[in-house]
Amino acid sequence: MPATIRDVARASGVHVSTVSRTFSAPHLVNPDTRSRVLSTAESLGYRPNRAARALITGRTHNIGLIVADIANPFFPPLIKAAESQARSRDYHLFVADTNEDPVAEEDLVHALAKQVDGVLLCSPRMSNDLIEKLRKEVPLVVVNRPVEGLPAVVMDVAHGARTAIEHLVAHGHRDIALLGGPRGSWTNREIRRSAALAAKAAGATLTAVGPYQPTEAAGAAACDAVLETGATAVLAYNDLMAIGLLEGLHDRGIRVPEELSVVGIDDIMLSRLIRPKLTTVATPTAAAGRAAVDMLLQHDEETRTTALVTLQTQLVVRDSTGPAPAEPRTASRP
Amino acid sequence: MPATIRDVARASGVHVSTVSRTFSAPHLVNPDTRSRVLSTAESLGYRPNRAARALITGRTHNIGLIVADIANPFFPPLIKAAESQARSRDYHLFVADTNEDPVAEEDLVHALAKQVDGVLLCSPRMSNDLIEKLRKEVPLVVVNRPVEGLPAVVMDVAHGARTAIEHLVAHGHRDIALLGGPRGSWTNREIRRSAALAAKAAGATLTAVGPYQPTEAAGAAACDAVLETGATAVLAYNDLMAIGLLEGLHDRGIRVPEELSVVGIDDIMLSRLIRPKLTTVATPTAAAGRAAVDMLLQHDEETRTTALVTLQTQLVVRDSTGPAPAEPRTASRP
DNA sequence: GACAGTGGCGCAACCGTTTGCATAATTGGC
DNA sequence: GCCAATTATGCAAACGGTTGCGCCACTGTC
Repeated sequence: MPATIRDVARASGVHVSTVSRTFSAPHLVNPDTRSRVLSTAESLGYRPNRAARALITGRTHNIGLIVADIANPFFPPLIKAAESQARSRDYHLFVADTNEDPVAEEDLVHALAKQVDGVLLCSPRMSNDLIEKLRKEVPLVVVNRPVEGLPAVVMDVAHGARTAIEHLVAHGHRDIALLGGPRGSWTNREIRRSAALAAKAAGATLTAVGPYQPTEAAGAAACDAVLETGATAVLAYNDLMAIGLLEGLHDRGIRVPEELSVVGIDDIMLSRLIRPKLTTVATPTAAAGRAAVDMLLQHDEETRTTALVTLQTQLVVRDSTGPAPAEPRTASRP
Repeated sequence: MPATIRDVARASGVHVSTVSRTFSAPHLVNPDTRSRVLSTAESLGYRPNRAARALITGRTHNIGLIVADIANPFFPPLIKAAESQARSRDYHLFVADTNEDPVAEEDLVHALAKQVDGVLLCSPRMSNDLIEKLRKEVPLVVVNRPVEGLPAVVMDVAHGARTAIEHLVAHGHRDIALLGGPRGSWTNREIRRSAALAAKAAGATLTAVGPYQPTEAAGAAACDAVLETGATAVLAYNDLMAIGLLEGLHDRGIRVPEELSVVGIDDIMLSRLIRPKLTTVATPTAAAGRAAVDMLLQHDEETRTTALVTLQTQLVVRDSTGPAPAEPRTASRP
């Protein structure tokens, strides 16, 4: 039903190759012919079929972006930034959601492989081995996990976790809990490692609980486990969990930050809206989205550079942290 | 570089058509041959190229979903639901974000047209005329706007707005403000119409302010305009604006709901997390996502049915609404 | 006025699949 | 053991484009 290149050729009395060149290499066709072709194309409502074009050129001008959970407020800013960066280079971005399921992750890479010029894997839950296999099917850029020999962009959460711990220690906290994120998350391991180091260096104890899903519900559910550590402060894997924790604490009548200080990571929009406003480690998500697209496109056009881009994080102090309570809080109260 | 159907054919000593049938019509090929082909395909890492297949079958098994702003928390649940519904029918969902830009909206439909079997247009900002034109390029299903002769799924926000007004009136409010959403939004017109009707029926006055962008920032910015109406209660276009408004009120020291009652629409996750918890009209976004996918796929497979699906909304009363203050609040205070 | 250079265009092969049709091999009925 | 029906496979033409190559005017040069 829609007009094809042949329809346009017939209607304008030229060969299909001329029509093709009119669109993909205009300088090769006589201006008169060109404008004639363009106007008949216009009147027929013709548009080149990108999929057919991709078949022979090998370039789809599409980018895939795979994300564990679109509903996690961490991702939308990253997605938007990637979108606009891609669009500015005449690429389109296809976003897919895996529901935190590693199997769906793999399926999606396969499905996207031939329809895109590359895939951005955001916070992948799959194993490194699998990533190694998949990279043979389609160019990959990984976000939030460094992978040997693959272009990747990560946030310096180690630095963020360290400054968060130091901030707490400076407020007199000596017993700190770490609310752990999902298994398989590189970021989670990184936070844990760095926080432990920083705590040790400062003579504080760090008790980890988890793993949990990186959701608000999981944060609320982890409330008792956190309280049982006897900590006076807690660093959460991300803001969503921190906010869930805040909810749980509120329900139990525990005041923040007077009785317990809470620090999140990510600085999602929500963190400014809840009360108390959340102290958190801001991660440059938009920059990450842009950088990932840039790496993919450059990697794709020139020699395969496999750099690792590390973006800086920054502690944002708000109202959920304060001095350690003079009296240690009595462990758990039902 | 990746294996093609010809590689598999050569390696397993059969014609390409046999390989093709092994994948797309297995019952037509001898079990022995089939397993031989499958195993060589496996060892070569062959996967059918969906784009090439689409070229001849005319079906891509992809669905496009166009959304004004992925970062608006209203959409992610809808997207996730559409995704999983699509996946369960062996389709993939491609999500694109327009940044609230009607021009980008049109571009995206064109770009997606040949790569998908249909497009879900969510809360489109473009004109009905344009939609009429675009529907010739690709099957369309519209969400959150009814379009003559096109399958659409809408929420019954009229009912929601009415119950919200009735709820406020029942609490003694007589002067109600309506915080308007973006120009071009059908939902906005619908809310306005229905709220005005309900207010009139109840003998209350309704003062509209706006239009505004449907964001938290716009809600906060609209704070003074809302206060100037002298209303004791306000119904906002959506939760995001209501939350922004709450922020603004908090900054101005105006207590909610004691001095001013606030009702939102959508029931996004955030609305349960802020304080006071937001009274709001819940819209069945996940159901809308599923319904839209269903309509597209059915519309696509059988005779073109152009139904309009209307989903019910429901008022959720929380803590941001209460009795009208005895003394009318003194209009504005700097 | 012969000739090289060039600009504009057509020809046809190709990208990776699917699919209607033809053909060959197998089966079943009698 | 012959014919019809069935099953399994091959052949080749599509799908909607792109692109290397060759042909045919034209120029401009000497």
